[in-house]
Amino acid sequence: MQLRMTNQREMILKELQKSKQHLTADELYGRVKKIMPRISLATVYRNLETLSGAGVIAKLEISGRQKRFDYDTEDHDHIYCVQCQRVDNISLERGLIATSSVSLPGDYKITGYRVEFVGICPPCQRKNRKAKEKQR
Amino acid sequence: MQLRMTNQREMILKELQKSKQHLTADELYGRVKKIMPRISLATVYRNLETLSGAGVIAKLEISGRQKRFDYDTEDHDHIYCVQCQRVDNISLERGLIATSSVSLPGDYKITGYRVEFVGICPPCQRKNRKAKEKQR
DNA sequence: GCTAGGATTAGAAATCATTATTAATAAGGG
DNA sequence: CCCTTATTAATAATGATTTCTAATCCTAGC
Repeated sequence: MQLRMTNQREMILKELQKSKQHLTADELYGRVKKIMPRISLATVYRNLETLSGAGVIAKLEISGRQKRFDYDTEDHDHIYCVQCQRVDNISLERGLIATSSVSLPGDYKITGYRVEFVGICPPCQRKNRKAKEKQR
Repeated sequence: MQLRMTNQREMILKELQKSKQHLTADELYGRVKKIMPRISLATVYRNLETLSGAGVIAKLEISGRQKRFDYDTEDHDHIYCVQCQRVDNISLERGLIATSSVSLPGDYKITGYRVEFVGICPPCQRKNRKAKEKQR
């Protein structure tokens, strides 16, 4: 990996890793801006693109409007909360889905697959319970 | 399902079903416009939203790309071509992924999952072979 | 049939996420 | 140091989708 580490690039990467979350570009922009107030959102986008291109981080193509970025590039899947959009990692036995168990149309050349669970995260469940209690 | 069927709504639904494909809003707009030239793209979006809300069709969400709409609401998964973005159905044994085989963080309340294969569709493969031949 | 009132529409403008442009700045390498 | 190239901030542009608004269409109730 011959990737020049500029100050901005390094800060973006560090903040993403530090967060241990799956942040969107503008969430990350918000965090980095606290330290480098003059950084531009376009710089964040550009560097997330560069970093994911180099395989240092992963770009998640998951339901929802915005892309999220993952500091963990190991092979794993995700679950996301339909209510607050937060994304968490799940570990699913790799190889669970064998190509043999799938009927494909035509002769697609498969390059990968992605499993995405959908649900309601614990914080949102608590929020909902509280809201329900208040209702009565 | 108490869903008023306006002319536009009916035409949008019919064209989607007729296509037997997974169309984007503006692809569908293009088709419907041939029959109703004065229809608005906003109407297409609004009605696709209404129809998928009522469960008549399904909205396919993949981050960062245009949403596509599926005339088939049966439980099934998809494969999409990284090259031309086309989406096809796949049938994957339901129940293949048991919740038991998944480690979840915290106590997510799971409402569903989605499996998405990625690959290169037959037409794109042919295109690539031809391009390669020309190269020599 | 006629009409009030809500739903739906076309068309345009607004919004949101992302990417491209541009001119200025920084950073290596000789 | 100077030259070349990469990178940046700021801004404009883009593409997909949503919202707004005034006009039109339905549908009951009379």
